[in-house]
Amino acid sequence: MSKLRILLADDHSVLRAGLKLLLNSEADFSVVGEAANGEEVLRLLEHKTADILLLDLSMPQMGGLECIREIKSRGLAVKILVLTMYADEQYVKEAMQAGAMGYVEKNALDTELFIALRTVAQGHRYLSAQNAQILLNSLLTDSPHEMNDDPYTLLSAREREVLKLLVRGHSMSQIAEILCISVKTVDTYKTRLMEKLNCSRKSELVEYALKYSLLPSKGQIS
Amino acid sequence: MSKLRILLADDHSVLRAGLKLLLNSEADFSVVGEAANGEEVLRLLEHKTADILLLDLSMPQMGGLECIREIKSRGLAVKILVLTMYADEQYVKEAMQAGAMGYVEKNALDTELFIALRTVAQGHRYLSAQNAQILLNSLLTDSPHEMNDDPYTLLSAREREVLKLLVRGHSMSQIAEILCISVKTVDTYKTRLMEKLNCSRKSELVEYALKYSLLPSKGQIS
DNA sequence: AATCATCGTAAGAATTTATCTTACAATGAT
DNA sequence: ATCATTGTAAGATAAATTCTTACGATGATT
Repeated sequence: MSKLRILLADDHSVLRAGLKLLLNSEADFSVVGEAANGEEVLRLLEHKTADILLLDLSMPQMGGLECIREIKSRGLAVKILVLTMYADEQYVKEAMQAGAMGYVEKNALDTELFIALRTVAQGHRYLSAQNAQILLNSLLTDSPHEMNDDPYTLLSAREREVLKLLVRGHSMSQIAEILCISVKTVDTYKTRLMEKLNCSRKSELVEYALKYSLLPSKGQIS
Repeated sequence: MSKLRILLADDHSVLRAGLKLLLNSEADFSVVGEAANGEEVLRLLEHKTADILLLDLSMPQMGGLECIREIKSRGLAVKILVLTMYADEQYVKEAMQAGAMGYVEKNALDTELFIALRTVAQGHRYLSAQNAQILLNSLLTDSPHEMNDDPYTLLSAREREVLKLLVRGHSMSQIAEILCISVKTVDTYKTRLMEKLNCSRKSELVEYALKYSLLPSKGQIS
């Protein structure tokens, strides 16, 4: 039986180096290439064939999701196992819908990664129990006609504006001033926001905003 | 010459596993322990001695910076080398000021990591050229007297707690419930917070919290 | 030892804010 | 042509915040 040819894609060189050793130390794995972003993956796949692509989602240049879609649209046969930090519902769902065969978190045990690799290599999907749950939930919850629950499809522009200001700690009266509208109007938006996002407390709004990166991270206090 | 005893701290189990192999495959390194968060690090350091702690900054439970500060306040001798994703000015600065001996990014080459480890082990600081530049810049830009305006030297523990809850969108009454104290007490903390941080509006508090990463980013809604 | 600043705690009164409800015209979709 | 969504808003009520003042316990400074 020949070894599983694995292609590593992650922008952290240190992780790649370690992972390569880790995988190569298993009898049935062989790392045949490394890439630091999606573009490199595609370039490598033009010359090399690999059985599995072990792919991080967050990479510069070309991210993991985009890479998956490109691989699929080129009809390449390589099987894709996502290895990432985020156990986020949205990510799991998007990755699997884009054509990944499995999803493993970086804080999983190495034995779980091995199992996932072997499972995917055999052509089966692999999801940890938790992720399977998440995905199932997501698929069942969403209305059949592609009802994405992210803020950019669910919320109107004005609502998003208000949400951003709200989670940044502005009071409704401040928001009214900033947007030059009545406090009452702001109140309406907030009420709609709460309804749409199924929140009852403001902290849930903040949590939501955090989840969807509506708050700036360092260096971009816009 | 005995080997360098290294303690790994990162919440990604897969990275730890790989890194362990990578480091152990070098003749002069020996990984003597692993931790998934700051608390585990401290627990391990009670029993084990290590020469170097290779530490990620973003971890759940107790983050890297907090962990560094705790190690220093306990007077532990272990040398700390930060290994992280972010080449952020603020992080580099805070980590080094808190007592780290070096700072390496995860997308550095493994050879750079080795060099950093050996340098730090010998008691010298290690910064990549780029990070050295960043730190220098930061130190020169900041006015000397407002060096200590970060929340961990300026605010009391209780005040920080309240600040965190506040910026996460909790109302004062909710905070009172969470902390099991009177709303009036929370009010006092908030007033002191405002005074100390020179704020008059809550949004300024949020801005401040954002600047000092008091809000969790994805994956660590602690 | 005496003093002073900080910290964790808290209450009353006054005021500001938020909430709930209801409304309506303009779009856009079906 | 109708219905859902969006941007706008007010009145009345309920809730939360702010301002002020306070007090004992530490820890540091003299």
